[in-house]
Amino acid sequence: MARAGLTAELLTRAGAELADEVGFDQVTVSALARRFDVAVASLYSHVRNSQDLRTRIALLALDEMAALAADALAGRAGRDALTALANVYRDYAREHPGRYTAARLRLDPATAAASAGGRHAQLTRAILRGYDLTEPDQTHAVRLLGSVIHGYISLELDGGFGHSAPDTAETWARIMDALDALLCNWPTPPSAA
Amino acid sequence: MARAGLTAELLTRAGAELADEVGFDQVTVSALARRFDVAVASLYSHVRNSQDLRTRIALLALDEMAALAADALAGRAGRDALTALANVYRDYAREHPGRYTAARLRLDPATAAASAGGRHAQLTRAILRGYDLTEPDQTHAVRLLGSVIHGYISLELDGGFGHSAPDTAETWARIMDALDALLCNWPTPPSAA
DNA sequence: TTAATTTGCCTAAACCCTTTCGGCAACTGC
DNA sequence: GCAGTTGCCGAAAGGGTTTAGGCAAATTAA
Repeated sequence: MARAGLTAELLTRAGAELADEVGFDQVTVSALARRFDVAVASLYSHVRNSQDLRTRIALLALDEMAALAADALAGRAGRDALTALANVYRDYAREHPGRYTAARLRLDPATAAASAGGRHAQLTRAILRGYDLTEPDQTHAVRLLGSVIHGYISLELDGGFGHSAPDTAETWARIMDALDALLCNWPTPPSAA
Repeated sequence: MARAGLTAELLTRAGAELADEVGFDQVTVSALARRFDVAVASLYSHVRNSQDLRTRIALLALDEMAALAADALAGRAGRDALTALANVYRDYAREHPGRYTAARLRLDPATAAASAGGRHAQLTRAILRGYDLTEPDQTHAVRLLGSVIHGYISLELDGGFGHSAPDTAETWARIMDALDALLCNWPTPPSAA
């Protein structure tokens, strides 16, 4: 019988597509085997196990997002850069909800260190160069930006905002305004209430 | 043979504990049956199915958090109320990671409407009374607060910040400062860049 | 070109989780 | 004590995971 020509990369890409179509948690070795019209056991020559498959998809998504983000940031600074980066994540989450969810998978330390995760932090830091923040605050700001952006996207992605007015596009724009204003005028440490 | 005295409520509470111990996605009808030393099929008289069980746990968590939040907000206003509310969520997530994850489960519209979800939005709105925000902006601010708080907690919960310096407690405090400052000086709609 | 080796895919089987069905035992009210 | 209801159980079917062992196709060598 003819061979199917499977490889880990091929399976990972197909897994990513499957994730976008049916949700990341529905990505299963069995479903993937069906998609290639191949026996389930065949996949285990290319992928260690189900977890390994999911991890590969996560790494793919992190990589893709990092590339898009780097691209979007080229030649931009300040508020412009901030919205560009945030939009990259938001657009990616909308076009590839399964991949986006995958990217949020918890990775073991070694894998995480080898992932594109660091690049994301680096890119966020790059944005802050356009604002006037020194070191301890810069890290706080990086974390804040990560929290807002990913928090917002998660809520929007699983319908947390409902279909209520005003629409989410408007809120998103206002949040960008708010973050920009905040970074321009970052409150100093001992903030009296 | 003696009966085990199962009820939907009992199973839900035990399921919540199980979630905190082994993770929400490891909460399974089988695991719960084992915990009660009972046959798996027995649970199906009290709970429609696995999804139903998970939903009940989510509703329990939402309820518990709403009660804690209402309590924490009593007699507080402004920055004080803001940090109190945020801390309720954060502390709850740390003490009950499984329940917290459950609370983020996507509910179908009817169930969501009957859940404590609305109370959470109401409580967040209550905080904004201490600041000077009128209606469209108030909703934007509610969404921003939800995004930051839940975004931050999610990242912290699954180790997104690593163990790097400065520590996360410090970042959390600074984020509270930042949000307070932001709400005190919310940028008006057409923000010139 | 054929022989030896490697590689890829398959069948089979064990294990776990889900869900339904039918039965029997234990409570409930009378 | 008896009927009726309720609660728990065994069995079975269906799907996902993973391993082991085997045969065939590709690859390399002779």
